[in-house]
Amino acid sequence: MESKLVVYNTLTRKKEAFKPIDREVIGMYVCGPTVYGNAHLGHAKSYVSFDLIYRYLVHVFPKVKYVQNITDVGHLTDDADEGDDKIAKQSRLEKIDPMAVVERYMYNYFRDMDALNVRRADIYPRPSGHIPEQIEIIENLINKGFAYKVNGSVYFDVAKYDETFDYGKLSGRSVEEMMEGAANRVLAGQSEKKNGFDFALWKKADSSHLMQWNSPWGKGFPGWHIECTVMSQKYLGDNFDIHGGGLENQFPHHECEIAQAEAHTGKPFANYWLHNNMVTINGQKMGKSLGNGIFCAELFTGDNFQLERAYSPMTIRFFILQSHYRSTLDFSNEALNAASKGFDRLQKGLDRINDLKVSNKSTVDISSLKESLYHAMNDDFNSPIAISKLFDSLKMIAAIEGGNETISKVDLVEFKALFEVFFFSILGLQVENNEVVSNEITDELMQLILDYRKAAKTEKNWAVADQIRDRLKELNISIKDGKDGADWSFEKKN
RNA sequence: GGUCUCGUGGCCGAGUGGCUAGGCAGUGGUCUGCAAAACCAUCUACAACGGUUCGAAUCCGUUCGAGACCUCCA
Repeated sequence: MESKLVVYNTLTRKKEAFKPIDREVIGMYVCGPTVYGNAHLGHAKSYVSFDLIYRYLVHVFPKVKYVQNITDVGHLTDDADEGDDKIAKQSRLEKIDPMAVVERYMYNYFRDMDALNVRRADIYPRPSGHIPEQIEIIENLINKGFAYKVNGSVYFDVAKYDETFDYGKLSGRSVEEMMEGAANRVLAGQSEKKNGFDFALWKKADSSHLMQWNSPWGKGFPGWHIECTVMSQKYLGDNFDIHGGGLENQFPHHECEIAQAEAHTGKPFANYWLHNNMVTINGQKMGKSLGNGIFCAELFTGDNFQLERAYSPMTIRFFILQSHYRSTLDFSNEALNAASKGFDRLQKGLDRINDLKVSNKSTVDISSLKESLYHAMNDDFNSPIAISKLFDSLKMIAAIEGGNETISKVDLVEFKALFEVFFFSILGLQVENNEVVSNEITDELMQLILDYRKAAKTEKNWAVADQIRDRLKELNISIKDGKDGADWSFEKKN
């Protein structure tokens, strides 16, 4: 299929035709988590969004090389002072090694993302494993005059960079504006820097600092922007296709990445910058200080004061995909319940397609359905529209079931394939049947019970028939009477 | 204070200069012994005020409101 993919590029603030550098291999780098805590709803939105993007690119292009960092070092709790990084802080809290913190939360992250059916990236590089590479680039930046050393730390000289490059092009800022802005703000602890907006490439560490490495400037640790520059370029080349991340990282993190990379190589960095939007909870920002954060694991178990019940991973995923990745997503129990029911109905479409009867000719139009689905995804990965088209196709299924429309064998094959490709491969949804264990014995037992109930019904003994149904319901088994007898299934809990 | 984004019906959430988004909930039906499921039909919109236009919820301006970033955060 010819790609007419259009993506919203933060760099230009408009939708652009996506033109890969190399049609055979697309390079994509997405800022990953700093693993010092459990994965939360924000992570879910972010990485499900980029998973959708990744899956669609994989669907359209021959090969996609997907790199996502797992940050295990270097992010200070406060860039301005001499404080710990977040991982070191957590390691003191938990009284375990910093790298044990990293291991614990990295696996927590993978566990939750796996549950959400987020496909793994090809490479998950970690900054602690790329210290020599980071030092190398910092040295080059010093040699080129874009960085300066102060007391064992190294800072990036933003004003110098801005003379030949354009600092602020991604976030729509200018150095002049930031000068003015800085005048209105009292910034503490930045006496080492030439300017307040300069940022650390390497920070000197004192002996109490848990994570530190040798460098040409003494013992220290890398700054919190350099890792992404180094690791993206190492695995994808100096200039690559897509760089993604959360909107909140647009400035300063991504801006600094660009500055470092382009100062280092003199070449453009990523061609397309994609940013996903944030989660709000009942209209409010989700944040630690507000105390309204929800971890993924809590969503799956319902164990959080803001949750009325547990929501399955696929409900969460479907909920996220029902809004556009660049929109904020408002979380509430009501919205989650709506997503849960909607997803359930969509999921049932898979079976209903299999049961459709074919006719000699079609009165339905599969090719226009196909076109509308691809059109939606080609328009900056518009999953909500794609999902709405799948719901529309449910109406078509109902019409065929009811005999008001017909479908040919060829069209049915095409329709089934189309529905399944979008459901499973592109949207990355999975069937959740919650079937405890359906085996021969349960099947036989249920048949036995249903036979007795059928006998009761034949005698119009409704009391017994209803009692059987009610008692089974207490066991989470639901009975549905149809024209061809009764069906039973384990009830979906989520 | 600076930069930027957004305000859609009961809830969530797309889109757009003129044609039903979709989901959930509600209401009325079909089916059913009843129920559930399913299906059909249907009610609530485009923050406010100006302007441009044959026509704007969609473009422009103002006001009000919300949010993001400027400090760690997906």
